Amino acid sequence: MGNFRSSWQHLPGNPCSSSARPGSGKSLCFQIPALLRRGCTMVVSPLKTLMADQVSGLLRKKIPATFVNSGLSAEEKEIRYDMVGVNAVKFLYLAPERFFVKSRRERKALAESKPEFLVVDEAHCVDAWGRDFRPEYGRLAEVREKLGSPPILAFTATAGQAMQQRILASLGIEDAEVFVRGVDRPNIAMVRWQAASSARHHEIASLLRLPVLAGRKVMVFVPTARIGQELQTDLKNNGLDVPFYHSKLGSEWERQELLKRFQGESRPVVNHIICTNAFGMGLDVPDVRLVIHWQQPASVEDYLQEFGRAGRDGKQSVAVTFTEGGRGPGRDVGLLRFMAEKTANGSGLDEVTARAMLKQRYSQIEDLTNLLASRSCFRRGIVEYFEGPKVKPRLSLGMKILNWVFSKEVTPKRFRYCCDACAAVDRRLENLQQHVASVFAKQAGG
DNA sequence: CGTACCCGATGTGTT
Repeated sequence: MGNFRSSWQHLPGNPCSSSARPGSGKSLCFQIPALLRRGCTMVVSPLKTLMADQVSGLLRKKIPATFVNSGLSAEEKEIRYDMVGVNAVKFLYLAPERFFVKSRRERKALAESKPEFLVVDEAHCVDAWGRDFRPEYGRLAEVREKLGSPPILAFTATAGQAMQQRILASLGIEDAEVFVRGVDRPNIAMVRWQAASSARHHEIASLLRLPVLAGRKVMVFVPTARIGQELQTDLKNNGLDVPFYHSKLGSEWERQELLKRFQGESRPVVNHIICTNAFGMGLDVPDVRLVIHWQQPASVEDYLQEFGRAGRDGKQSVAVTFTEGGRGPGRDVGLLRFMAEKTANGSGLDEVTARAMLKQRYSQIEDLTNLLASRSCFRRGIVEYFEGPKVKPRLSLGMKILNWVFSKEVTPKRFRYCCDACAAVDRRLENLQQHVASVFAKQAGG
């Protein structure tokens, strides 16, 4: 930390990496150094929609930026590469697959561009997708070398300690500086609730009917399209019309439209939504008051990202996650393992690698299962997963400066409710709906 | 049983 500056200014071959929570200004961390250089900075981005958003954000600030992806004609791509070639663009956004397209012309344009920095945005994708699902995400070390080994800057809001190390290894930068800032979201009340899957439909319907949530935004994460559809049908039979967002819903345009309706940018506005993990990266809706998980997702990282959609405005919010009670892996975990197996088997990896991959996925699933089953403070468990055990660190000068800089932001107030363990919920006295309502009521009462 | 990108052709050689 002490040589934050030197890691990217004086030793350009020595990269650094960072982790941050919403609104902590991680894009400034690469935009500022990039703007101080003459050349172009390449940004690896996982989604076309994300590229478009980021580029239009930069253009609004009068910063020349562009992207190249499959949505463009060959002519348009060429124009954009030419602009990069004459240093008319400061930021070029690309998917990792772009570096491996078959067109020699394009690969040549990329290889000759010699960027000042290679930025990896949403760097958890390197590990989460880089081996079995989108293998090019695991080949960025190669890409960096082809680009003339520029310094790498990698950013994510969600990578636990083990994942941080795997990202660095994949990028070939084990010696990089790692900056980790807080992941705690004190305004989100964390509630685990044991319920058989047959009971979850009703629990969710009752939550959506809570008067305190009327006209407020709620997201319900489900693991599969099938479970989402069943839930949607069931809610409909209960008089609740809740749209369901997943990757196979309608056309690209229809999905975007539903997203805009949830963001309040399109009418009629949608307040409650069912979704798979497709709903999301880069989604920034400030006023989601409740995030419900039908069941645990496949990792603590996924979980942080998903429940973290709640309360980005800093106001009191709640995350409810349904768990299965029994000892040993139940149906929820069985489903996640099955999907992990499917991906590993279909990945084309050799058997030994695929097996190792699968083992690691199992343990990621288990890490979250254990956190959800623990009787001690749930919030602390999550925070420690990302930041390590809580010991007061001796702050280096660099960290002191960073803290000073970021202390000017509005830090969300710590509300009264921490988690179900700290609140010592007594299920004989309270049901889930009363419990959730009480979180908002306490907050209103001060 | 989930998640996304890509949708790629264009010589440079021999006895």
